[in-house]
Amino acid sequence: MNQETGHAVTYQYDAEDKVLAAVDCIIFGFDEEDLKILLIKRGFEPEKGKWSLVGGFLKKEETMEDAATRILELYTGLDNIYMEQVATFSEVDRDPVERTISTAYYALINIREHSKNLIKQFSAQWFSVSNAPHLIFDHDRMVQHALQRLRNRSATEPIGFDLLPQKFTMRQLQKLYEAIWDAPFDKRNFINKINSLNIIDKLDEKDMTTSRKGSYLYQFNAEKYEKREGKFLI
Amino acid sequence: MNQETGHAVTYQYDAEDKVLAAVDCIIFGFDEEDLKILLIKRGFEPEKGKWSLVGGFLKKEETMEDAATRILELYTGLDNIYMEQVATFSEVDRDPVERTISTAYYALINIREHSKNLIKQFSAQWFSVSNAPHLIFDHDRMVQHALQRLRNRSATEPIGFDLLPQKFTMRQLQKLYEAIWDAPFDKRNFINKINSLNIIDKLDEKDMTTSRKGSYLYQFNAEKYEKREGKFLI
DNA sequence: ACAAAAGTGTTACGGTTACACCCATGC
DNA sequence: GCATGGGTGTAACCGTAACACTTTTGT
Repeated sequence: MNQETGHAVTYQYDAEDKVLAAVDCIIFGFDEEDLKILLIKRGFEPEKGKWSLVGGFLKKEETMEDAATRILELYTGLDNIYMEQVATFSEVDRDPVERTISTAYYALINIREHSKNLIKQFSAQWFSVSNAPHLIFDHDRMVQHALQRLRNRSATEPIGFDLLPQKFTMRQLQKLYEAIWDAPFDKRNFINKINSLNIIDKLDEKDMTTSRKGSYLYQFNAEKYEKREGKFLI
Repeated sequence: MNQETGHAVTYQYDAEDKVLAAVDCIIFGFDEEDLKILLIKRGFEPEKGKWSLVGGFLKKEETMEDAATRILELYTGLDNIYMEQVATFSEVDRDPVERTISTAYYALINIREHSKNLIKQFSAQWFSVSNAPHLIFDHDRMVQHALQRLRNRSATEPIGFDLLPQKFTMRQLQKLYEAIWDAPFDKRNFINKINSLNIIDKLDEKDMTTSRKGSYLYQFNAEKYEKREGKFLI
C-alpha cells in the first residue's frame, strides 16, 4: 500500500481506519458419493443457531494462511492440508456487530481422517454441497466462489487426490470429479485420460468392499507428476 | 466470520486485534505494442523514491471495490472501469510501519484516456510489464499474480476490449493478446477464431494510420456476446 | 446361474495448427 | 514500381466424445 496525501513527506498511518480481519474456511470432503462441506451451528449472537462456515479473527502476529491453518486444525484436528485463498469479502454491513472484512479459504481434506470429537464438540456437521442449508452473512457466496475455484483448480492441478484416501480406485476418482463438476463422465474415456497423464500408479491390491470382482487400487505419484511433460488437464 | 470460544453465549469482538486494510491496484494499459502497468514514485518514507503500485487504505464506510474504484479515479481520472479482485496479501511484516493487509485489484483501462495531469502530479509512469522496475513491499508478487489472473480471465471472458479503443483493428486485437500471453499467434488462425466467436462487428471504416492499405475497424458487440451459444475461448 | 460392479478399444468428429500468396496504397 | 502492412482458405493432425460387451466372484 502507498498513498501520497497532501504531499506530506511522511505519511501518517495513524489517521486511518482499522478493521477486524477474519478468515472463513470452506472445508471440502468427499464421501464416495457427494462433495460435502463442514458447517457449524453458530453458538452466539447474532444469528445464533444458524449454520455457518468455520472461521476466526486474524491475529496480529499471523498471516491469513496461518489463521486459516489454525482454524482448520481447531475444527478438524488436521494439519498439513491443501488450502487456497478464494477472495476477500468486504461489504460494509456483512457482519452486523462490527466492520469486519473476511478472507475465504477453501481446504480439501480426507473426510475419514478428521476428528469426530471436535465435530461433536462444535456441533459441526457435514452437508452435501448441493443440499446445504442457508448460511449466515455472505457465507453462501463464499461457498459458491470456493466451489468455482475448486472446479477451475482441479482441472489443471492434481488436487483432487487430497479429498481421497491415499489408495483409491478409479471409480472413486471418477465419482469425485463427477461430484466436483456435477456432471457424469464416460467411464472408459475417464480412465484413458487419467492413464495418459501418467501420474498415478496401479497397485497389486484390490478394494473388495464395493464389488465381488474387486477393483484395483491406485496411488498418486508426486514424482511422476513433477517430471511429466505436457499439461495436467482433466 | 464466526467462532465459538469457551462456549460463551455472546462473543466479544472487542478482544480481537484490528489491522489496517489497504487496496493496491495493478492498472493495465496497452500501447499497440506492449502490456503496461502504471506505477508511482513513492513520495514518503519508508521506501521513499522507490516505485510502487497505486494504493490507499480502506475506509470504514466503503467496500474494497469502492476503495479500488476511488483509488483508480484518483490516479487516472477514470471511472466505470473493468476491475477484478486478485488476492489479499497478509505477511506480517509486509509493511514495516504497521501491520497492514492489502487486497490487490487489477484494472483494465484504455491507455489513451487517462488524465495526463494526474500522471504528472503523482510522478506516475507507465512501464512495460516485461521491463518494470522492482517494486516496494510485495508489489512484484501482486503484479505477477494479477498478470496470471488477467491471462486466465481474458481467455474465457471478453475483457481484452477494455484495453483497446472502442474501434480497433484485428491487428491491434491480436497484438494485445500476444502481449498478454507473451507469445505469438498465427494471423489467419487468430482472425478465424475471433470471427467464429461472432461477437465483434466489422465496420465500414478503416484505420489508415499504420499502413498504406489501411485496415478495417471492428467493434465489440455486447449484445451478440450475451446471446451467443458456445464458449468464449481464445 | 445370476446379479452387480469392474475392466477394456476403436471409430467418428470437431477444433486446432500449419502454411503462402495476393491486395491496396503512398511514396 | 516497389515497399509495407492487410487480408484471405485449405489440408493434416490430434485430442475428445461416443459407444457395448466380457470378466470376476459371492450368493
